[in-house]
Amino acid sequence: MSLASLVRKLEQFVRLSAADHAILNRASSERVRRFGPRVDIVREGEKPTDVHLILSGWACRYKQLEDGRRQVVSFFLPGDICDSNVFILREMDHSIGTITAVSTADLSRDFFEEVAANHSRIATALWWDTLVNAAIQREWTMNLGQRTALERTAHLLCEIWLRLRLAGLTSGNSCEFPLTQADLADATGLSKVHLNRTLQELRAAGLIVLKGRTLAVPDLDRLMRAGLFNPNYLHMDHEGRQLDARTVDAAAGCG
Amino acid sequence: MSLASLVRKLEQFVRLSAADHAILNRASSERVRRFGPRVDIVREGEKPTDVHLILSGWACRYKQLEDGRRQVVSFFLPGDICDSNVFILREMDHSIGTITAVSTADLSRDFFEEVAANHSRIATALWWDTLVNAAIQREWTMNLGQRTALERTAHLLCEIWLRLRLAGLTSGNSCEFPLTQADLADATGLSKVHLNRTLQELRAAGLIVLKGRTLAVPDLDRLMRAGLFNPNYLHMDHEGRQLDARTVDAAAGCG
DNA sequence: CGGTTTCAATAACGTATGTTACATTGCACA
DNA sequence: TGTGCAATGTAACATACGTTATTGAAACCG
Repeated sequence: MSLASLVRKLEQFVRLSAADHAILNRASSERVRRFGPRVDIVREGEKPTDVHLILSGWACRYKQLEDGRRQVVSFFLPGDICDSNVFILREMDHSIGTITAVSTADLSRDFFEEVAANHSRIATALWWDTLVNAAIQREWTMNLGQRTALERTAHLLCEIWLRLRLAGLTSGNSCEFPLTQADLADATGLSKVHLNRTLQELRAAGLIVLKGRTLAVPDLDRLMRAGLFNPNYLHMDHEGRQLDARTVDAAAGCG
Repeated sequence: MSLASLVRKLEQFVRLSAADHAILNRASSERVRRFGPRVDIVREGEKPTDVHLILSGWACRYKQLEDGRRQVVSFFLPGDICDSNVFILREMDHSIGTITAVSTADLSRDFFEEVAANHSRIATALWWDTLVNAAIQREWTMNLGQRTALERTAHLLCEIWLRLRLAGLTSGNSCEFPLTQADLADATGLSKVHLNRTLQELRAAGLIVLKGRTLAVPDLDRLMRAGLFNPNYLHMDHEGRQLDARTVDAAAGCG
């Protein structure tokens, strides 16, 4: 339960002043809430009031059809902000549910107004975050529309891996991985059975080691090739600084 | 080639002052460009400089894999803004191509700064537009991941229909429709052959009349049911005002 | 601890959608 | 007023993925 992942992410993009740090600290320590695993934080149809910042744990955004078909449309990792300025909208068009136990800080409309008025660097960084999230959603569209089951699954694992690494949540080539096969199936648009087959295939090819709640990626480049993964859409590079794997690791390690 | 569709869209959400109208007018009359049909406006990998406002014509955002597989990830209709503040990013993660002849106005960084500083109502309306576009992208993810070919195609047609209607580009139950079956196939993630089969099925069910470059929707409610279409994600209602079909028509008609 | 639930694995079988190939229509333009 | 190319339509066949069902192994828990 900490602000570290968010600050690290934003500072990757802009340098923040002492005043910037102060307001982020204040915002993320007021109105903290804790949730158990597998519960809804927000339900489709509700009036959005606050923006949720994930301090710890994993969550997901999902939509459901009346007959029960369910699609996970994004994952939230520590440091992720659910939707800057959602409170503009009259009602939610999707639900947000936890995967693990989660703690959040509710960011108020006032916080965003204060940021817009007096913290332009945070405002810029939040725009960058918004644009990256939009790019991720587009990439998911691509993933579901064009990639085969194997490519699709490999691609999703690459994305999660890189986002975790940036948040400082990987160690060496492994990480905690609380998603069940049902979660992965709902995110990739595959049936549970076929997702299982696909994981077996990835394992047999030595591309992943997934057991218990731990994922290891022995050779990220190979997994990326299997998933036709091009990291450009994550926009982890900026201001003319091109990040390779080493610098991303360094960024993830600092703080 | 006009600003009308954008103004109508934004005024659906906020009331704009004379000064607001003035800056929109200025922004959309400077730096106008025209493109032929089937050309790229922006290519993946390029440095984004300006934000494109579509004044007239249809365009799309697409991504491509090395082996040629192509996914259309969104359509742009008149009044659409490609990506508020994209110039924050170092390089584009997708391309934008025209469908028909298109005219655009390039919106500069200065425009957005001016809006943020002195036109808070436009700023709010642009945030709303950004949130709606994000919601549309999520719905496409749902569409590709969970819906069958028939549902998926019907859903896409409903979305385009409602967006066109809001932009004032439908008349009665028909509209111009320049998308080819190849475009629709790339957007729905179906093969051209299967998309064709699916259109035949929609025609046979009397759900659409699609011939030449014209689409008619004899019974929108039935098409919506066929596509399991719930319009909530378009957030066409707001500020406590719940829009039904009639009020949307009225909004589309005014101006 | 023993019972219950969740998650993962595997098999047999079914089908929605993809692929290849070719015919037809329609429209731009010479 | 043909002629050519893009767009649409159709058929035969192939396959990636879905469905249903069953089992075993962990995790949970009263």
